[in-house]
Amino acid sequence: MTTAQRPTLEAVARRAGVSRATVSRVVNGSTTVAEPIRDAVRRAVAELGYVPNLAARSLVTQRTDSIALVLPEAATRVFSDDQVFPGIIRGAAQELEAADKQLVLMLAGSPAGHDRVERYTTGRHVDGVLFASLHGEDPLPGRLARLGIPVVCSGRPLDGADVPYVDVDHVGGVATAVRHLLDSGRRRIATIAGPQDMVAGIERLAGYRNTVAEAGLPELVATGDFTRESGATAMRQLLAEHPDLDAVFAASDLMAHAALRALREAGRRVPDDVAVIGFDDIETAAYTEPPLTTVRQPIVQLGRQMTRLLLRLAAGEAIESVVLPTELIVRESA
Amino acid sequence: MTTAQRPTLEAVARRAGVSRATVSRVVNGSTTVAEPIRDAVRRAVAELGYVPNLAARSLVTQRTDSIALVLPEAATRVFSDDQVFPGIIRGAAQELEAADKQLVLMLAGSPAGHDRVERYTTGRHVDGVLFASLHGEDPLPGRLARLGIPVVCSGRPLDGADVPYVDVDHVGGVATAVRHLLDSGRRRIATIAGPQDMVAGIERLAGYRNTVAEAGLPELVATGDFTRESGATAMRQLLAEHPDLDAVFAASDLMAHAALRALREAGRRVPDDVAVIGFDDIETAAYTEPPLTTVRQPIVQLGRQMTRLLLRLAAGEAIESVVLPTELIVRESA
DNA sequence: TTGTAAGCGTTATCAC
DNA sequence: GTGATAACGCTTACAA
Repeated sequence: MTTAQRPTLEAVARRAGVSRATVSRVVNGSTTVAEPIRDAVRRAVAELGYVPNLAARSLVTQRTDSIALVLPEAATRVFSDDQVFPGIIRGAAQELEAADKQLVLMLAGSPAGHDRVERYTTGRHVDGVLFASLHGEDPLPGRLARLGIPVVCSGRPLDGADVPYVDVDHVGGVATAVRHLLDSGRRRIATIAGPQDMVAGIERLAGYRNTVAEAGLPELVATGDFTRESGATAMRQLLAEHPDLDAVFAASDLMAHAALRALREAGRRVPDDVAVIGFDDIETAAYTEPPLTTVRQPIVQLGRQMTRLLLRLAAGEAIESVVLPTELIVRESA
Repeated sequence: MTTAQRPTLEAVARRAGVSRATVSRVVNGSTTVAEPIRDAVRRAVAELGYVPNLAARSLVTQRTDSIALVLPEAATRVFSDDQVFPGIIRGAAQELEAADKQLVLMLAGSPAGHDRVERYTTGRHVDGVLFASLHGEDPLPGRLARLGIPVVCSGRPLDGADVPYVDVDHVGGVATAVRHLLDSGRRRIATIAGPQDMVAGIERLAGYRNTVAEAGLPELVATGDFTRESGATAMRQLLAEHPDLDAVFAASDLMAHAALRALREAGRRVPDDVAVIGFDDIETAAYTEPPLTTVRQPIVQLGRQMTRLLLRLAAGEAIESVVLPTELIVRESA
């Protein structure tokens, strides 16, 4: 295993018969280099297989050309099959590829992980930080922002910090879903809410409350944590407390999926006896029994948009938070 | 937005009244520093909020303390809900957290992305590279390995390159599944194979072939690409060509899921008329109708094991490829 | 045990 | 247009 000495700027310069400075200019695309010299340098670069040392570059430019994506990794939930995090990762990766920057992934589940994220990001080892759906009132985004580190969150920060964010229109999406239920004559509409320490959970519940209140109907609420398991429990609870319910809006497709099964086990037919609507539009939604009507959120777009904002922020531009639209996908469950 | 000058070693040294070298020693945990001095330095570090500049450190140590995870991102497949890539990411992240190293994620879908990965990794911007399930005979892992860059693949490289890998026991897992079908009296056992340009696809088909041949039964094969869509198509094709089939082994849970629906649409009952077994044990498998019997592969473990090997390789140790066991999870579909 | 000093490979500011 | 040269912040012989 030969530790092939990597060629440096110096080596390229010697080979091309020019100075280091000139090679640097060519490599960085400066236009002030004479045609023939530029060609000579390019040839030398190719012949030697020169690749710039990013550490050296970072040291002087104070840029790292990489950004961090911080995921909460709430134990099992993250990377279950709800596709939210993979979607964000994918969107971010696409956008960064275009900008030729790197994606550093950090899971901040444990307190130790959280510290690690703080050290790493405050240490300016990245040009900016993306936070994916936080739990509770995490002070980190606000803290980083105050230190002048570019930060963008997915969803409005719960601690009220003035940090730019990208989110989807939870309230509007849920309102559309509940109205769809109302339009089809449902009058005992329940909800399986998401965790109330996350924006997505809070806002989807708010959307439900607004809409049933407007219609003069009662609130029938049970709370889960977006997982199937919690959805099953919540559905059974709702059935026990409100046996006459005729519709359920679940704040995630996973919970809706479990609700579908719980309803079947309880002898209710979907949608005849009870209509069900979910939120997310994960791939599985089209394959449940019956196929799930759901509110689609543009999750890859979310990742892309967050990244685009972050890059602009890092470039010194002023940016504004963005809310992306949702869309009701009608299948057979409602 | 004040560009808060970050404190350097120099600043800490001045504050603690020692030399830069001593601070460096303390920061890097050298034991040859006198107790009181160490304390003084630690205090200065804390007071100033000093965080080492990794670029500067890399420049001199020639290490980056980060490793790349390369994902193929075959269009839609990656980050669909098969949880394979998220699982690998998660395992890698866990293991790297323990080692206090960073995870750089690279999607290498397009040819441009592929080039980008090559430039970046050959440029020694990472201490090692993890490749997740390659398509076809990608020459990159072998090329990097020959350059002396630590590389570990998930699955044996198809181009025969001598690169260490971690894989799961596809053949054994499938054999167990098919024998389970045989034991329950099935005799017309079909398979929906995975893509034949991926190890997972190839080996799972081989496992099926071996086992039905041993039993003296005919091969009934249709091929998909691990997605639900392809699974549905394959299932319909199998039903058309072999209407008397009484069991199906699908090389992925997604394809098995689609097969379940296709069978129902064709009026076959599962498992009464046709038994179905999948591969993966994704979360959805427990929620299909009926719940899916499947071969579980330890996907997070795969990510962890790959990472552990890579770190040892980067540390100069000799390592051996590893094959992880699979397990048949019996539910109701077979 | 601690300090001095020489790089690590770039970019950027000057002169020329 | 091109070339010296001084940083950038750190680690690590080597000296003391």
